[in-house]
Amino acid sequence: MMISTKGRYALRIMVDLAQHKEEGFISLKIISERQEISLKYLEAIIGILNRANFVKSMRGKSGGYKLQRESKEYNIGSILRLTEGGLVPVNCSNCTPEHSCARGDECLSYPLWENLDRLVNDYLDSVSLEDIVEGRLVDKDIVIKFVDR
Amino acid sequence: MMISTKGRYALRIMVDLAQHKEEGFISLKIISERQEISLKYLEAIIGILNRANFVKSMRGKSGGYKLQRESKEYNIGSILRLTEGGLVPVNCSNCTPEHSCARGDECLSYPLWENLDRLVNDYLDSVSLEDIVEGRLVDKDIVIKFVDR
DNA sequence: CTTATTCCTACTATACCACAAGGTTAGTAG
DNA sequence: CTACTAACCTTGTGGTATAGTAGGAATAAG
Repeated sequence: MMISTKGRYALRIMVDLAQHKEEGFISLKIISERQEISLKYLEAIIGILNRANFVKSMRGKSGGYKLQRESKEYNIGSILRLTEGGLVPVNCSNCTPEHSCARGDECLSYPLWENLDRLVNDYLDSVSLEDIVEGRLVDKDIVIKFVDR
Repeated sequence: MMISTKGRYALRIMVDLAQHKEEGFISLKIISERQEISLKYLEAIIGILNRANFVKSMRGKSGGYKLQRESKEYNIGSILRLTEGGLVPVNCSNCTPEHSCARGDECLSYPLWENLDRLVNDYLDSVSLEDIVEGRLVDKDIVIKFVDR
């Protein structure tokens, strides 16, 4: 279980774009040099971001990319779900909250995966691109609380 | 980013063993039939559990496996870390809390990965095998709280 | 001694990751 | 108008991980 470079690079692209949002369209070449990531790989990744309208593109000379919205309008969860294709899925297709599968044991652990999934997504959705750029994560501790239903 | 079958099957083995702990040593054949998982794959997975002394084994006829400790003594995090080989590592080797890497942008997102890692591990460590078997997860809601340092 | 089981090594097929290569299209500076 | 630049598209590739399979050797019970 880990987060691949795809998602991390996507985040770094977005952070870079957010940091230099005053400079208009920024070419991948610049980002690639600044972030020390292969240009060709970046092309593939920003393609995903672009098709989802997370970034705006401009072709031709002095073209490049810029953020479509304000950096506080992006939450990290959506960026990661887009590029990684979902977070922490346990991929137990025959096992849903409604239709529980034949094996009682598998379904015993189902709530665990569901909780984990919610936890990760909730956290990642609570952090905005702006939070990252402003470095707001460092001065807060994060605790889990359990509440009776 | 996802949890592979290895970790999930390992958990299902442990749950199965916990549910039938009164029955002495339980053979993989039985578990394989009950859980509908290939015997051969199960052998590989329980080998990991066995070498880490999570389970006790008995060879020969009427041999099998049983839990080494009480089910409340196991937390899910340790089972998953063992079989999955670590949870949510971002694998940025050049980027640690002490030695921060050359790229300021990468390190901007580092606190995010660190928080995520802590969050996942804290949650998984807070759940015991007994909690799963007893179905204690369903009647609790889980919330994230942010506390100023 | 037979049978049932763990235990060990090796093999395989598929998929995904992390790129690289090469060319095409579109927009802009001069 | 032309040259250049940069996005965009398709395809390929080496490596690693996943999810198993196969076959056999060691061991203990009956």
